[in-house]
Amino acid sequence: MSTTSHSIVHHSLFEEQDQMPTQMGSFFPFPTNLTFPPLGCHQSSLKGFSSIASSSVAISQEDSTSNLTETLFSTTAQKSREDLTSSLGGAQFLSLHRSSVNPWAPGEVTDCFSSKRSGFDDHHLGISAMKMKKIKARRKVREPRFCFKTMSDVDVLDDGYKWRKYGQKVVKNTQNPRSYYRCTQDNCRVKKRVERLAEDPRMVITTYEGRHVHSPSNDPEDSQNPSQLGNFLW
DNA sequence: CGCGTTTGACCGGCGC
DNA sequence: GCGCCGGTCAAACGCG
Repeated sequence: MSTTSHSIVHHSLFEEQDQMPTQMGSFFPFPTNLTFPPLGCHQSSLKGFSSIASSSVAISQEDSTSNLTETLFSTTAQKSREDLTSSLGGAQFLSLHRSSVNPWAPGEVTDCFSSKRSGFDDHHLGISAMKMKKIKARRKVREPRFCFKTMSDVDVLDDGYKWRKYGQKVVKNTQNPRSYYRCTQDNCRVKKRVERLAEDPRMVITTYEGRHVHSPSNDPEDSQNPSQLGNFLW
């Protein structure tokens, strides 16, 4: 793993408002030693993050309700969020409450990190609103997603799972290709996308989709003790 | 030989 | 209906 530094801004999406930061520790074990992500990744597996100072994270979960609503929370607005923010080393934190099927449409997670904007928080409010029209129109149910941005020399971070590349695509208005990976484990349908920011090739955006139904391949102890999975997986 | 990557073709959703 | 675009498939290829 490289020793490059990482920079982080958090973007998290929760189904329920009361799941937000005050309860985050219970299912979003951040980040003294950066024990994330909640999706798919083993708590101790993201070896590349040992030196992380910050990162970008976006989470989405499917919602059973049909109405589309969105609530944006500013980290500075509420004490508990301030506490969380400080624990994240000053990283910005944005939570969204949405009631919609398939809140994240293809590409929108990565759109979160477009550096066309100078900052993340207030710009996100406008962009989120603008995107809602598109989101409304998308009905296809998708797996929960988890997205984060890191500054790294390597494209594929070692998250403890074994991935097989099944496609690569150059997406419009970007210079760098997007790579598509699938978990090699049988019956595990977790996928991830990896791409570099066009505006800053040092930044790698990794998007996980789905939940692992097994423990990391390089951690034999966990595979012998499936009861521990609940602590690490969604 | 088995496994992973590459890459062009194909498919389906979406906007016009 | 048509074209664009992102995502996936699968055959060919490379490597250990």
